[in-house]
Amino acid sequence: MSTFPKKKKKTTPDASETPKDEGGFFEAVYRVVRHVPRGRVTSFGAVAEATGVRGSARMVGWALSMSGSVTPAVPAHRVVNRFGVLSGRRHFATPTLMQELLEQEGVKVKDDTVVDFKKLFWNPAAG
DNA sequence: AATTTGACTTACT
DNA sequence: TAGTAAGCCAAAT
Repeated sequence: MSTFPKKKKKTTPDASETPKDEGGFFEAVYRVVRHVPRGRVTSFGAVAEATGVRGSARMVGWALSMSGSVTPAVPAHRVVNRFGVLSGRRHFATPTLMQELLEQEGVKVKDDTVVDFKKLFWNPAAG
């Protein structure tokens, strides 16, 4: 980081709303990600929107970070950023695992980026 | 207890 | 057209 605001101002911590987690925001994300068909990929924003939270794409990634601790084994390797880049590859057991998994499913990955991402993109809201 | 960072994205300048 | 700013909510420092 080179250019960024010195003061972060974390708004008001009045987020005590706790809108029915309905099993948890995590499960919601996991459920959507699990809906991603094999050989297909999606983006954080798409999942976030499908979950009901638009703009909280960061939370999706954060939830997926602990996807390795869930039982149904969420295919987090099918979730990439909106550029099709395997941004979360370093969070896997091995930095190459994500690419390996994608290639095993038939998804070509070049330079940590999904080839034909736009073509392989799967919209959870359309599922 | 406060500040920064983070598997991101949209919008404005 | 490109670059900068802000927004998201939670964890880690």
